Amino acid sequence: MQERYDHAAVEAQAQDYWNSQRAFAVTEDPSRPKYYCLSMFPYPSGRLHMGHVRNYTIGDVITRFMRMQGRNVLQPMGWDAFGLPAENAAMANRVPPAKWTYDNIAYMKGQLQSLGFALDWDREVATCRPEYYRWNQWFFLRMLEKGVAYKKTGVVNWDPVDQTVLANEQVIDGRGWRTGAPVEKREIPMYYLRITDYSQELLDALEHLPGWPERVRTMQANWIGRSEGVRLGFPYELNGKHELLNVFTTRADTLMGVTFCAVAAEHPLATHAAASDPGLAAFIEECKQGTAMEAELAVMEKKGKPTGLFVTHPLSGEQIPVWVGNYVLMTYGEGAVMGVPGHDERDFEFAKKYGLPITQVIERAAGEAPLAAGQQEKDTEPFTTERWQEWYGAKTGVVCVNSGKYDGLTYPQAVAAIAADLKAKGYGDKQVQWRLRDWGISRQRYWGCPVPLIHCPQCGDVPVPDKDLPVVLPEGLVPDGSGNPLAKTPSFYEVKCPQCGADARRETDTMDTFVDSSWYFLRYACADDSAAMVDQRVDYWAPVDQYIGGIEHAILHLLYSRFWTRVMRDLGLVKVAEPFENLLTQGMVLNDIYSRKGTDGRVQYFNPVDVVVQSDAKGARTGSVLKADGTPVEWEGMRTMSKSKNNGVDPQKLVTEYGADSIRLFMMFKAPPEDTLEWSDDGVEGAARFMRKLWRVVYEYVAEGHRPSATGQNEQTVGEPTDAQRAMRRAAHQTLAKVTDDLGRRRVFNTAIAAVMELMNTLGKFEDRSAQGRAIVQETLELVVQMLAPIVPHACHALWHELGYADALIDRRWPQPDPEALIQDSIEIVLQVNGKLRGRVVVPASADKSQIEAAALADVHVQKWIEGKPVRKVIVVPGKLVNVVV
RNA sequence: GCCCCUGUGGCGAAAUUGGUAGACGCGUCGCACUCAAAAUGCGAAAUCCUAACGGAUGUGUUGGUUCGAGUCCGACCAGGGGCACCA
Repeated sequence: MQERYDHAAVEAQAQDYWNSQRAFAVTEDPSRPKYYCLSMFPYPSGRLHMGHVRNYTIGDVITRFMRMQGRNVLQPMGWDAFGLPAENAAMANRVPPAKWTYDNIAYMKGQLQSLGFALDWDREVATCRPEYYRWNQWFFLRMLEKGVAYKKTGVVNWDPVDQTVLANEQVIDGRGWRTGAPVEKREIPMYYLRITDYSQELLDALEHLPGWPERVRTMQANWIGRSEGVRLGFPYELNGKHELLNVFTTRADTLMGVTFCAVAAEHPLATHAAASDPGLAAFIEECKQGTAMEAELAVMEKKGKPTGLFVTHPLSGEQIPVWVGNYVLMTYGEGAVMGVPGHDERDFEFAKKYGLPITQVIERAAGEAPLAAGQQEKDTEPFTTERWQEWYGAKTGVVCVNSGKYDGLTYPQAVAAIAADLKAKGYGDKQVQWRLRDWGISRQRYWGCPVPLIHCPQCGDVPVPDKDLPVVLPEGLVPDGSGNPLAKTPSFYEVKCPQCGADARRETDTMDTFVDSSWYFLRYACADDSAAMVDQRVDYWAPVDQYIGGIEHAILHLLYSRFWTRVMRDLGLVKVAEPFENLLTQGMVLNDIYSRKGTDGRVQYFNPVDVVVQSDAKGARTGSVLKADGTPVEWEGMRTMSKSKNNGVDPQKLVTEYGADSIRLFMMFKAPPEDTLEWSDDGVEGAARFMRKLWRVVYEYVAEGHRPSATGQNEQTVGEPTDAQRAMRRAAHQTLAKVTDDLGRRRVFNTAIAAVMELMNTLGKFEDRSAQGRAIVQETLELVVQMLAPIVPHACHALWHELGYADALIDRRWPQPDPEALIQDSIEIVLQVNGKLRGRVVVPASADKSQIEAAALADVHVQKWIEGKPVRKVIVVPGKLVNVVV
């Protein structure tokens, strides 16, 4: 055995072995239980970043652990290869997005291989390949036939100078990123998928996903946003015709408090009024400025203008003024809202600003506790649902007032009565409303999957016949930032109508890249099938048993995938509805940011590897200076790694310097998988130190000659073990039990590694060199190497051989703790007096409650603290502690 | 603005079901080995008071439930993720 741990040689040798054995290529084997472990596929941006390394290390640990559990494990990899960054790179470098993308894929694939991930590369997919995206197109046409896909207009960000649709990301402070021109909202025709048809099912099924984090399920449920309310119309007359201004409200009980209605700028009523009111027309134009981003709309100043039109209150008959409000969105609900400033925060603000009347129609019910002194002051604020709950704890604590016949009714009573009256008059009824909107998939961009439609002047929108699929995206174009290159490429868009043969124009929009990622996990099962989107192999592998990816995908990607899988189910393509059985959302990777403001006022960022941190006698950070010249730089805290902050870490450099195993160990040890991970070079150094120590301990043991395993059947030196020997074996098997639980059930890896480190420390103090003692060292080292195998597979592969085994560690079954070794005959009990720790006592493991209590009360420390005082109560938690209350 | 999450020594964290707060590691300090350095090994350390024994305090702030709260409940503060065309 080599004395020195040579990570480069060890890793090359292990990887060569796995490759030569094709160890991670899997086939469908109905006789064995399958396990599908999937990490979110990367966007091929150039090189792997640390977030990728973390993501794929977690997946690899689970993959290797489940393999040792005897499962037939599939861990595939692919490329989410369409998207905006390729177009940006193309513009910057004057190369087609395709070349850039394929080059990146080649480089990043090499990086993944150097990290030793147990991937089945035979199943690799890249979404920009026609073999893949033809099935996007094929399936889109099926959805069109079924009515799941349809056409309507949608709002986009429009750059008036470049005459281009902008992604939200390309809008900086309300202006186009390249032109600086103020962005406008514009309505254009687009294709949508009816995800809202699945709202109820997508919501209900969240209840049956115990393998998903609670917070992700909550976020999805809120996103789908089911609310029960009332849809009602305010009647009005226009050009002699009777119309209804429809609104939806969850607060029908406040209907008698309506003092105005507000409509979106694009609402027909607004358009009508603007025709005769230039001031209003100008305001409506102003509303069209700005972006379509919700976050920005939510924080902008609420503005409005009266239309001069009135509608009739459906119950009171009062005349209600109609306003145009910039906070009312045409795309939400009805594009109109009723204003109840007495009981809604936003309406209150609006009414205050424009001097509209504020009417209170909800009051504390008789018999409810009066408000506390501090709360009375808030009476000047609107009496919102949140306030009810804050003040009274429940909606039923308040009743209607100033509401005529509805006075005295509670919330549910009032809603029921008002809904019934509206229904009788034909003005409305109860209705379930969803926050979820249909999924617009049209993108006016080049580097994506072409939408397979042909626009014919005679026949309208004609689907591309299946036999003509795929509609191949030309790969040689270079975008210039103004509009979609496809729309400037006649060889692409000039086609004959498949129905009538006339000259027609091919659709030049491409699909949202979320389409690509909504079913790639199913394609891995049958990536080589050129005849069908999926085949029966999917039934073996689906659903994914463990999905791992960033928390930032908690809503959109995961919801779209759940929807898409259901549509495939409804078309008979798959048998499952839920694509991902278990979900692990990994936290982000952060690094220090160092900067300095130059004399010209520009901020310069320095990579943390070029900075030395200064500290005081306790190790607390006091400052930081540049390695190069010793000049001070400012520490700005920690953020996600990014080019702009110059705080990225290159995985390749680290693999060369420390080896893949040390990087993997550090990543898994530093933080639990769901938390953010703070990068530290010292931490990597520490991981490398542990690897060297592990190697050295095995080396020193092996150098003294082999001994058979104590767990082996042909044990020759069985005698009565010493206390130290029993303690060592117990530590080893306790650690095994904990690590098995951490890796399997809890999916936390940092504590598993800590437990193995602790075991190594214990082993270091076990100096028994007898035959029996050496057998226990052998057994412990075997367990350590097996427990670490999923995390640092290369080194463990080598050490397993050094411990005397000819077989490969990856084919080994996970060891079982020996129940005999776990037996303990005495335990330590913690003694408390009035909840404060005052002592400890060791009792036999067999001691019952009264014996423990007696031992506790007899303890000298306990005696000291209770002396003279009567013992009121003694709480005994068997195996743990005794609390004496005096 | 709305939805979700997080907050524990100098630092990353541990405490799994309400039961010993700080395991494990990084950094720091001390010692050993060395001509020296690196590497390695051993040891110390939450804070305050004390020579020591020991005691008090302590898990963002604040109030509560409990024999007992990092863990449960209320309010607040700070940081992060998402908000539908970044992926």
